[in-house]
Amino acid sequence: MDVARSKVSDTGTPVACASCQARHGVVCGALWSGQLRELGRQSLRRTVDAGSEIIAQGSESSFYSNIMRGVVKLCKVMPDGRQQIVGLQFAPDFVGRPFVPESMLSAQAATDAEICVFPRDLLDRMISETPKLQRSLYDQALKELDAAREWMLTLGRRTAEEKVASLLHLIATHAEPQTATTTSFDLPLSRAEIADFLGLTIETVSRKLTKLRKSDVIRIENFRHIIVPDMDELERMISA
Amino acid sequence: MDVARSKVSDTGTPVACASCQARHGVVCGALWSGQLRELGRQSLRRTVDAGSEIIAQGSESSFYSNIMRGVVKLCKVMPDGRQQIVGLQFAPDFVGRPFVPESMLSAQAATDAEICVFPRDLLDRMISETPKLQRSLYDQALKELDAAREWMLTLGRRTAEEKVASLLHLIATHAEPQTATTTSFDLPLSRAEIADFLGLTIETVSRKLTKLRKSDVIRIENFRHIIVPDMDELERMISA
DNA sequence: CCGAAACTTTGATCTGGATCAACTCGCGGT
DNA sequence: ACCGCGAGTTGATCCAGATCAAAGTTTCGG
Repeated sequence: MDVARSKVSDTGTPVACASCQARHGVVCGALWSGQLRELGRQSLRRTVDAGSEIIAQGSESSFYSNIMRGVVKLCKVMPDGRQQIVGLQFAPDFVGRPFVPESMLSAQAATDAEICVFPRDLLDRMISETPKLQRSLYDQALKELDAAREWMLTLGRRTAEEKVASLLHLIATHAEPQTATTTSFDLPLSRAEIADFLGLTIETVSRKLTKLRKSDVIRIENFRHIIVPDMDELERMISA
Repeated sequence: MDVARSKVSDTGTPVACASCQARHGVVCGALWSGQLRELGRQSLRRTVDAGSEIIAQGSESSFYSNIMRGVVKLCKVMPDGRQQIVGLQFAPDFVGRPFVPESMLSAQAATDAEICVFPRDLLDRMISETPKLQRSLYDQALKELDAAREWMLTLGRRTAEEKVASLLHLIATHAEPQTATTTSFDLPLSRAEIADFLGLTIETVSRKLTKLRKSDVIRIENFRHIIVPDMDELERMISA
């Protein structure tokens, strides 16, 4: 599904992005009401199914978005088909690469998601005119950079088992803890996607997940649901 | 060598950072003259030897810098000693993590370098007050993020040979081409550092470099100097 | 100029994770 | 209820890159 095209093909009135501010979306939260009204007029709330593409790698996208609900994966694909997920984004993150028209990576919904879509030229202009917005996006970029570098350590120097534990830790971090130590969550990624995030194969991911289950670090229900009885235990697996 | 301490121990007058602007340093290039004079008063030009640490991982650094000459490596170390270089920075890049006092990575001079050092509190204030400066740093952060994600693909999905070719390509990109296709440069990294950048061992780096030499993709003089007769050839090794 | 330490290369062997190959499970459609 | 299919697991084998070991090469202090 091409979100950019969908705006054109939609015949109804564009839906104002009124709830962005309430949800503290990275973009809307930084705007004053006049700008917000203008952005609302130009923007469109969309529900995207898991697996559908929001931005295609190598394409010129004229839209940015805010994630309102769900998980978006950022992915790079090589000509021969090898691929690497280079980031996961959660609500209320901003999705897009300001100031560069052609996207060097694809953004796809990992789960069903709701996003707020708006024109890139409008936002690029707003960034330059609104230091508060620029700061908000700068802050997100710095956080993404921290995360990317942490993940480079994982990709380059951790073992397969540590990689899988790192992924579980990353996702657990974005789910609220049930108790002080216990956390449970649904994996937003399939085994194949986990493999592409960790630089492993499906089989290795499956084996290491089984190993973590058998050593009681996690419980797995229905493939997708993970229960971590003791987050400290999981964290111990990651470093030394 | 601790740059932060060096300012305190220096007894002479701080050297104004007048040449930053001329060199289009990321920070100084975005300031108006009054701010530049203030920054010059508070800043210090320093020569750092290859291998010396500019910022230590886990420490609270009260300084940022601009690279004026040389190469700086950003490195993450695990408690058990495994380490990963997560970025290389060249003049006139800015070095530091705005808005977070404790550094989650170390910055070390990879080659002898000249840097312009200035207090973090002053610069954090200037960023908030100067949209042009914020924009300049935001642009650099976005570029670093692009580079980090490209490198994640390299770490996760490329073979050892492709990794070594990717490194040569990255460094060649920062040296001016001698002719349309030929490029030559000095490696700013030892074999051990290359290994830590690529998530490999020293031995594998050495073997793959030898292989590239024997297949005439590169020539190597004195371990450190690389000649790439045909950059297109090198690029072909990276993708498919 | 000499010698030691650090860095690099090369060779032999080992192993973690990839690859190839069944098999199982759960789910949606008829 | 049955079938068919995609997703996940498990087992057997293979291999790219790690590890262990031993030479070169370069640099630099004395």
